[in-house]
Amino acid sequence: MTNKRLTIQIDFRSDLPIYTQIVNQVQAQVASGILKPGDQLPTVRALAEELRVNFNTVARAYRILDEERIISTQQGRGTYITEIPPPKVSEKFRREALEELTQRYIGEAMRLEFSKSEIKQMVSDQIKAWKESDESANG
Amino acid sequence: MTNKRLTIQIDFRSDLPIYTQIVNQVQAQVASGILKPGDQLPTVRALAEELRVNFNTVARAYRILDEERIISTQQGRGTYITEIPPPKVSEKFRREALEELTQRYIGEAMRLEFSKSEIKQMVSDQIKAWKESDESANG
DNA sequence: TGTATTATTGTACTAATTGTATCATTGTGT
DNA sequence: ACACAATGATACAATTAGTACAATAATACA
Repeated sequence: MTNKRLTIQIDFRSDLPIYTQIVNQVQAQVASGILKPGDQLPTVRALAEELRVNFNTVARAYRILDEERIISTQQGRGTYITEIPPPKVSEKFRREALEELTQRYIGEAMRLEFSKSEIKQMVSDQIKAWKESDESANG
Repeated sequence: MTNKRLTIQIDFRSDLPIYTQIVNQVQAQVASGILKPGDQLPTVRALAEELRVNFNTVARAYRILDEERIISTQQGRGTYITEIPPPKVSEKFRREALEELTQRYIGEAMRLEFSKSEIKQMVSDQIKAWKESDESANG
């Protein structure tokens, strides 16, 4: 369990800077329990290579997360999820993460000139058709 | 596909201001599909040098296109064509775009361990709360 | 066991690239 | 001369990349 694969998806066209996207997604995964206390995150260089960004960009994200006490970075050792997640990482925050994700989705759908009812219908349909068997990536 | 060469022809004797000519030609190339969503435009300085104009003139054109939601500019990163498809694209293509967008959204939400009902509820709530104030940005 | 060496990891500082904001200059029409 | 719009010049801010460094761990070797 030392090294679980951190799944981060970067949208290089997003309005959000890359380092913000990393922060948000780590926050969300900690909040939702995907990342648990003690889990080691990839090294700044490893994650940077995977995301094809400069390792300083990852380091910046890690520094922000460190300041928020969500992770603990130690020079020469690595980066870990803190043992006592701050109250910020809570159900409230978990909900905020989904809100942000949802707003981004709706915004993009709206720009595609879909109506509200069309969007809701599509979400409903796609959720119904969603295959949970894809969750085999869980460890 | 990072940098396709943007062909803009400026007529310095035209009645139209340079920035208007840039706006018009980008609009036309987006409408005709020459420029596609996600394409990165030249930097304000690069295009300015190519056209032998001041980069603020290009920046002005980009700002207008940004306000029209045709492009998205991000300080420190660059300028991209937004995900608005040209109106002439078929309904089928439009629907496929929404499907893909929706699946990606649901996938991310599921990865954060939100339940199907939570997701549907959130979409419903956020759509209800969605601000139409975007429409007031028309000028 | 102890110590030197090397590798790995995060940090700090700086540079480069990008768009933004503000004001000055130029040109045109009245 | 004046008013206004278009363009240019300059300084700024945000993001990302480059380079060198420091702390820790792992290894080699006496």
